[in-house]
Amino acid sequence: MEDNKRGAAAAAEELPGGRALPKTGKSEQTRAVILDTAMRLFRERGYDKTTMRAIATEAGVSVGNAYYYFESKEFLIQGFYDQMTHEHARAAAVRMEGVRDFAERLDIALTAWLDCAAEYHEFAAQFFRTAADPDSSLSPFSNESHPARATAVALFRDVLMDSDLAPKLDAELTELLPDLLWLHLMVVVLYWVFDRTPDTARTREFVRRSTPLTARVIALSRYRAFRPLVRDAKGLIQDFILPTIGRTPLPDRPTSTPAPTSRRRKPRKSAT
Amino acid sequence: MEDNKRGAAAAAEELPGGRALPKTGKSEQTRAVILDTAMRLFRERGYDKTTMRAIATEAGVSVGNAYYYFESKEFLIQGFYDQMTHEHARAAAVRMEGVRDFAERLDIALTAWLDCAAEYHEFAAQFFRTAADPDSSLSPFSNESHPARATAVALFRDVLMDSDLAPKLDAELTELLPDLLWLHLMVVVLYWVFDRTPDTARTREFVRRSTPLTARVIALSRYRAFRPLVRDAKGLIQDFILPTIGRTPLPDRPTSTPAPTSRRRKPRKSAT
DNA sequence: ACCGTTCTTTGAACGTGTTCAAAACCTGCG
DNA sequence: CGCAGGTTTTGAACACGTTCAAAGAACGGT
Repeated sequence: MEDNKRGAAAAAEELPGGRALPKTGKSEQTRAVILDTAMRLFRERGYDKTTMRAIATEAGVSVGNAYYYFESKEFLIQGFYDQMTHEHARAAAVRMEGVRDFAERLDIALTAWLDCAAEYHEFAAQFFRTAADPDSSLSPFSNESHPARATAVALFRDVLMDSDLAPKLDAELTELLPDLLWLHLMVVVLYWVFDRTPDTARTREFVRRSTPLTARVIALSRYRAFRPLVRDAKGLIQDFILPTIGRTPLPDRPTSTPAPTSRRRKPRKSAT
Repeated sequence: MEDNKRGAAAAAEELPGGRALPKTGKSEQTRAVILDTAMRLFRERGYDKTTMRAIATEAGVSVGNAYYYFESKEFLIQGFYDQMTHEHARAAAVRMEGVRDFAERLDIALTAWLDCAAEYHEFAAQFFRTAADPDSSLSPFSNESHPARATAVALFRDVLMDSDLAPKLDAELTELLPDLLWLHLMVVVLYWVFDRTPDTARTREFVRRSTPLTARVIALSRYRAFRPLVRDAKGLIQDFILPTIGRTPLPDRPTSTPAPTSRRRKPRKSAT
């Protein structure tokens, strides 16, 4: 990491959002103007067609000023993502009210995301592209302190906990599932990004069909016959998936299954 | 699609690789020199640090000439990907010889990929970033005519068909699995891209632990109790996953399960 | 009121990917 | 050879993201 792509240009250490919290409330307004202008232009013209010069001009500031508040053009996306995540959490909570069926709650939560993100479809493709870059601090996978993800995971915890399924599951699974459901959302997002049908109808249908299946798999996991399978799957997820996305679940349990299916040495050929 | 990002600049229609096949063998040599130089520089300095001017200079041509053969810098990646895919298929086939156990064959195939890609780890992150862009014709997901994917899927067909698991599965599943195993590879690639451990040891361990699980799930799918679950999962994959990556599996069967779990209308709120 | 310090703003300048009109080269034909 | 048609090559020019030294504003202490 000796030659960082962006080496903390300003004194920005607080948020990955671009800069530290300013003291005066004045500059926060400038920041907001720039962000709002950028979002509008992204919506209107798309990400690539919107130049930093255009954003600055439309916002009534200089281009350098935009870079004072946002480390790069990509960091403007972060602003969008944070904003949308909160909007999604609110919308989903409202729509789920009263619904107990787990599959239906999950469906509502995912569909709510599609609705929130709808008008940014074109532009969000660019966002996803950025998310796939491990060097970018915007990536929801690699950046552990991504605040938006915590919000999203909390939403899925609610999806589960207020459903009829929650009391039937053991504690461990309850601990794991919110993150897994968030991964489910990531899969849906991936599908959505590539979806070109009007109103992303295909993705909506995909959600409608996949959620009952997810619910069924989770419900099945309680049965005796799957214990070994479920146990191994849980281990895999705990040891390899969750740490990657910045979680250390079940801290009271010291790395179970030390040598999983040991001995099974393969002839590791030496290149060429 | 009225304002294409890159509108077929030259008379390039043949390959997505950048240009049509030239008549003389001479220019093909120039093309090869440019590609090889680019790959070398990518390896040495990484993608971002390698400028088109540097590639051109090192290759002994002008920068415009590089653009005559490759529509953009990203298209140079395509060359890398095609090359590596074939290398992987060859290496995996050799290593699998004689091995019958499915989990082990899968492990070998995936690990072979990690070995082939090892020296491009840094640079391939950039490739993955490109792959996540639905507008890019390099994306293995959206671009249906991606020749490299056919090669990769064929490899996984071999992984399955020459294993002890193949005769125990029904025809439908046999049809689906190669593509699904390719998706498994895509997941591993995603994991690998974000993996920063030396020699990507973590990804290797992830493969070692996940392949037996995959094998177990597939084996389980034969049992009576899962029939409905497996049937729905198959339907979902056939209708929503495979078409997206450019496949039309089981063409003899006319869209089974027309209305899956019908009626379950949710109060679809009208925006705001 | 004056100064020092920090926060904010500016816009010219730089490096990079990409484009394009023109030149150079080639090849077959009279 | 001379010339017409194509293919290949050139490098200056352009647009954009980003940087930076310097200027301006705000504010606290004396």
